[in-house]
Amino acid sequence: MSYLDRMTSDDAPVIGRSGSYAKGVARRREILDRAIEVFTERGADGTSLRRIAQALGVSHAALLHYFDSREQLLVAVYEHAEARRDEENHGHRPERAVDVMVEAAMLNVEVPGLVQLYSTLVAAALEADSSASKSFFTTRFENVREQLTNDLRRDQEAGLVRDDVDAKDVAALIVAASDGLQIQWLLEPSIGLQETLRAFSALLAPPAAR
Amino acid sequence: MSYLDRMTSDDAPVIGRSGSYAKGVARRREILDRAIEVFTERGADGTSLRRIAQALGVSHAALLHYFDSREQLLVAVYEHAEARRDEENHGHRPERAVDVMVEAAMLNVEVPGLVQLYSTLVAAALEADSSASKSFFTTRFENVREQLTNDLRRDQEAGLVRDDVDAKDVAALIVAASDGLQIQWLLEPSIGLQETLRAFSALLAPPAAR
DNA sequence: GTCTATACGTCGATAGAC
DNA sequence: GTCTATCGACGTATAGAC
Repeated sequence: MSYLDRMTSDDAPVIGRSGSYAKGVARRREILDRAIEVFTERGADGTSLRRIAQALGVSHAALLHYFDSREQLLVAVYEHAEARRDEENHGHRPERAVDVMVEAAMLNVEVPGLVQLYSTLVAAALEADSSASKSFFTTRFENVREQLTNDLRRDQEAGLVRDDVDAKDVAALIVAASDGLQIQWLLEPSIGLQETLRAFSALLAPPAAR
Repeated sequence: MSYLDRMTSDDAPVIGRSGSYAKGVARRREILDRAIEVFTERGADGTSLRRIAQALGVSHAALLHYFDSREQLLVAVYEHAEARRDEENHGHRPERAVDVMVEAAMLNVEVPGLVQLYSTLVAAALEADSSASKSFFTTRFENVREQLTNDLRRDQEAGLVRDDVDAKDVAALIVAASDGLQIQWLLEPSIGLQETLRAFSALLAPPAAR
């Protein structure tokens, strides 16, 4: 079950009733596809409900039938774009967990507007106590850190990563460094995203490998 | 000359004319002081020109005599809050450059709303080609990285930091890790900001110290 | 220089008709 | 499911009082 199948409680179509469920899912996907295009072209500020609706040929109120709010729509757009990024790159996985993040960052930065959307949503997540973005990023960070921690522990046991640092701390650092560097790179591409991330990777090499 | 003395070209008071310059600066400071309070209480979304103006007892249009736009005002608020943070902490400087950033992050996170304001402005900086935030963060990142690079080179020569990594890369990584971790910590304080940043610090220790 | 008053266009969100 | 109509609030701009 993908995120596309998630509907809000009050407008979720009944499954099995003349295909209305699949239709709702398809409509959601159409909206998200157009929305990411609008976002890429005009940025976060230019991506109002009215503009997305215009691109679809409907009124802006129609969009709120599929998403509770603009913010929730933007979160869905991010998930959608991220999933597409991964589909297009069903390639090889690097040996070490660190390098998985390095490659993900490189891919991220190639999708126009994706980092910008990410930053916009992170800022929104730090807003009021309850927002659509807040729960999304809280669980997202949690999941990514946990996955990464496990992979790092495995790498440490295999002697691929130095074991004198806590895997949990390193996991949080990798996520932070990756996120932060993508922003710095967008503002100043001359810093060299790949080289810098590889430097981080080098810091994690076990003493024997040096 | 501090950032408070910077005025936009068309409304800059003439220096030496019956103290109007100092008055303008004082008024700016009043506005910024109230604005940071509003921001702390209500967040970025709740910090409209009208609300700041209300807190000052003036109309919202009055604020635009001191700042060209809301975004420029918010940038000034961030600079102001950051300067205050540094004033209150004219304390000791750690031996290594890395640990300067560790302490700065700890202080940042203690000022309510500061990280949120930072995130908001970063998101704005990634927006259109020309925004008040964009030039601010571009030069800010540049300056911080340059200062940090020099300090790191010094530490490397002194044998305090391992010298098998490029100081330039490490500088960008430190900024990225610090920024990224502050966000993760705000969403999940249990990750332990200080411990995690110290883990990064440990990765930079020279082989001899291990 | 400082500020008020006012207006313009846009926004997210909601209510109710079809 | 989608529409229109409408609401309150927003950033910005301008004209003019003092």
